[in-house]
Amino acid sequence: MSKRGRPRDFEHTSIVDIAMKTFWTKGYEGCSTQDLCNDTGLGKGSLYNTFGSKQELYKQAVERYHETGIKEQTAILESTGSVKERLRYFLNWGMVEDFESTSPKGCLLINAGLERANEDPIVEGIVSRHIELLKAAMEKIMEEGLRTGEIPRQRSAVDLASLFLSSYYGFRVLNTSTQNRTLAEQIMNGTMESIFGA
Amino acid sequence: MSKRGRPRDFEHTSIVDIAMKTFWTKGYEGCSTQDLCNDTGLGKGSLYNTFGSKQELYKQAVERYHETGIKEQTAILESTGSVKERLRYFLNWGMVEDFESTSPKGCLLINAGLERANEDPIVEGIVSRHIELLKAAMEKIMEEGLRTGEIPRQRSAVDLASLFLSSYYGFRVLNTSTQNRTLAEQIMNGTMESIFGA
DNA sequence: TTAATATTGTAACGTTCGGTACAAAAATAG
DNA sequence: CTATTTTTGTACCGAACGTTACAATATTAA
Repeated sequence: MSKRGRPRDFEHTSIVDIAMKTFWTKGYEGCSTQDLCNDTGLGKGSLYNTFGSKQELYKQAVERYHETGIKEQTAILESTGSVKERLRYFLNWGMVEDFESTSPKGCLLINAGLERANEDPIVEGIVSRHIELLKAAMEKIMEEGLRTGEIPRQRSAVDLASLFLSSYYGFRVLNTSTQNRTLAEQIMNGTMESIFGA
Repeated sequence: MSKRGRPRDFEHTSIVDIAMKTFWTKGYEGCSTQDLCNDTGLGKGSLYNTFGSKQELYKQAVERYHETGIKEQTAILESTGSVKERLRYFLNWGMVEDFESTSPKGCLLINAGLERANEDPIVEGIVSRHIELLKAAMEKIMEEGLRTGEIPRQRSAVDLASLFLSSYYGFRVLNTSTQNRTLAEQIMNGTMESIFGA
């Protein structure tokens, strides 16, 4: 027994997906509600009836980006293969996002963290949660590497994960800002070397 | 013999300095020309007579940020003290900018790189130039550390500098986005340890 | 002093902003 | 069927957007 009244003729998640890419490309302040209507195909009536405000739609877009992103990232870190292979693949995945993505270039979560975390505590919460989860997954794989001896010289998994986390985010920022592939390769090499030794 | 006509009653660089902070706080899209007039004390006539457009003022603001920033940064990297002390001080300087700055929090150059580098080739150029100069200064100090033996195990200065560069920018982004001091300390430790050994 | 010139503050320009009002449309419940 | 409910597209709201126009102002050159 479904609800009374005219049914919606769109999928909530599909709209959030599209809006996510619009915000990702143009930023929060840089895109208008009209842009969102154009890209999603919704009229303002539907858009405001469903989401209430631009800010609320943005939060849902960032939340969705976080959810799909953390799944992809942990899947890579927990996949088969050596620790070294998985970490290199992780960086490579980020590099594809920055240089070859059919989605917008760069990382929406970074943009949201810098543009909106200070203005919107909920956005801040999503970003912080994502980083905590990602860091935890990194600590796990570092522990594995230390246990098996793949990572030489005892250092704490927390320190290793913190380094890899920061280097990863710097990598993404530098890639997006400069589109410099040579630098990207050097960062990948420098990061891998710092963990696995010369 | 000065020019004919009514003289300006403001200093060009002072205005750029103020505008820099306004853009830094609110972002390019997030601040209006009225915001810039309010903060600088200039009327729209003067502002447009002097700079021509919001975009042009933004470029000058980013350029000025770059100039003052690269001086500060290279001064730290080239100061007296051990390589380790200088690198730790460099990270600490960034941390102060992110947590305790009386200026706006975070780094305008990162914001500019992410928000405007894709839209404005001149901004892209400033950001890329800054990063190249900073990386060169980092390579120099890494060479010194390798030469004196302060940095153990031979790795290339380029790889070391690339790692430090990316970790530094990730550090800044994570600090600004999450305001998490514990994480910041862990990143500092992880980064220093990865260069100087356990 | 007067002519020329540059800067100033203010008042607008047309456009776009985020958001709302509301009637037409499309479904279910009875 | 009719009544009710929900979504839809469109027209519109006042405010703010980046930018321009321009007369008043303040200076120097002659």
